[in-house]
Amino acid sequence: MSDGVTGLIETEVRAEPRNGERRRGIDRVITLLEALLRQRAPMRVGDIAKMIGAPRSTTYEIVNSLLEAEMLENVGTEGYVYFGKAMHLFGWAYSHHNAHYRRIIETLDRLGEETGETVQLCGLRGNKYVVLDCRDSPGPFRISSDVGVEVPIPWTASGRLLLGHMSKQEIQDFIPPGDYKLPDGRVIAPAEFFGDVALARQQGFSETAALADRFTWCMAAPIRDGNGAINKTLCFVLPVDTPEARRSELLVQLCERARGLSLAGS
Amino acid sequence: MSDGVTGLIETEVRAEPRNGERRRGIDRVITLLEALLRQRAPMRVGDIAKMIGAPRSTTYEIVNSLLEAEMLENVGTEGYVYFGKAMHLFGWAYSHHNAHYRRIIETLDRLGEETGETVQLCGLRGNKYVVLDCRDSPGPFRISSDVGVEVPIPWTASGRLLLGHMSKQEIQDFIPPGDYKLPDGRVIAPAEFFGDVALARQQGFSETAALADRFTWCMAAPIRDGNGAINKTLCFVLPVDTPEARRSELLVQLCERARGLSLAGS
DNA sequence: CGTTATTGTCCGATATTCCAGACAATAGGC
DNA sequence: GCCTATTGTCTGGAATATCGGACAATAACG
Repeated sequence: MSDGVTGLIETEVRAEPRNGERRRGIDRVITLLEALLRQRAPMRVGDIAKMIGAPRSTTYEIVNSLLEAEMLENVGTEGYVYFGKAMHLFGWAYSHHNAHYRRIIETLDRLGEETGETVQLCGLRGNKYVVLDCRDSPGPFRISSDVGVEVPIPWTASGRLLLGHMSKQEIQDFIPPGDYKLPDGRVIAPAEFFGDVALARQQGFSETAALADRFTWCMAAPIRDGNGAINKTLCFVLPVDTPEARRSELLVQLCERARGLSLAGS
Repeated sequence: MSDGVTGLIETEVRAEPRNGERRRGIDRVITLLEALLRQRAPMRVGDIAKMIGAPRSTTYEIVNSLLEAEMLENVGTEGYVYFGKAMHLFGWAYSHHNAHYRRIIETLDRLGEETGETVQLCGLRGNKYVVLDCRDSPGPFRISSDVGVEVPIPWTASGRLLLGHMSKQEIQDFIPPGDYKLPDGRVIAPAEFFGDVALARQQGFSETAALADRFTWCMAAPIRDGNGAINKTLCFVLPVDTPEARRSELLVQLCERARGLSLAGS
């Protein structure tokens, strides 16, 4: 489990734990599933209850319902639960319901095979960046962050592209202030970041070197939807010492493929 | 979309629509997601309400909550919703949380590539058979049923293996009587089916020719978990006129790979 | 342009869900 | 063996989520 970007797990989830407040079952379910996604490992009911700030009795009730629906599954010797088969099926349905997504996955496969590099499909989830799918390089060099883990947008090359439609003001309102702080303590000046976003928009691609961690060179190219908006990107994660010649070759390929997947202007 | 096995979509979902009864939000959510999976296409809120037998106002409320959590997503011009990004992430987490599943997927990939045939990973979901993942043959011959669609167990080769741990009586209680009726109207005698199950258990594989539809020859091999139980199968879907020599060659490969993936007795 | 169906939103009331807390049963820790 | 922490289950009561139905706004039809 790549500990670089992934490592930081906060214990609190997001909710305002205003005491004495009663919450809907649906909201509990949503919070629970998101907590499980963050944890990225089977959890015990008691710990889930603590993590989402719900009464134990309620948590048991909900977990049992979800177990019955196979949205959760018992795993390991005893007491641990994690996502279940139904989730797999729902997720599969999501990613195959349109021909476009299927084409993207095929391209991801091919790109990974042909280049032997780590390739990712990225997008936004709320005001965070997430990896939607990836093909890891077969070599010993394996640095991709896990699918589904939320990462601050300014840490990533793709993030600079995905904000291309926003004004400086909108970006300012959108990004939580703390997200400009990198894992090693450095802080990206917002003004610089706005410049990066503008540059990415102008160039039609974005690169970052040794940003979120010291070892990677990332390059991202936009996939545009029918309206020309960018809501997904294709992205290489390379060793930072990859020679320039190789990098520019890969960049060209990446941009070509991403353009081929875009729906507008074709 | 392969219409053979998939085509039959009932409108009712499963619930007993005892009138005047009030239902929990959680249960509504579960029913809703299952309905969407059955439909296998974006739906409008009104139709969802009808399909799951919920009041419109309630359905709107729930759908909006799920939209906000990105468990559902607006799709198309207006009013249609389908599974959302969060589902994809949950499902991805499910299928990658253990090394065993990852190994299975790799084998599926390799088997599909090497043979060029349609390969499936199958399992049970309640008392139905479902395809969990598949690699479609690249040729014009593409007959696999869709991932996640529930199919009566007696229609399938894998089903015969997956019931291997049950007694005749247990099987009888487990399979809904209507499930012995094939799509073309023929009916499988339960006694014959019990025999098939026993044979599959004894042989360690199962084959069906032109059963669920006239064009396919299916062969399935068991993947055993740590206790020796069969809860997944690997399975080829071949054109029914595949020569015997080729078939037996594939069968050997399939059984080898499946045994390699089994956790017990290795 | 009426007539009929739909869609999305809002409201008040009541049937119910969610919560707090108690309970027995294990499982350590020392 | 005593003390503490945990797990899974149950219960009664009160806060509230679900429901039926009304509403305006479109849309579909002839």
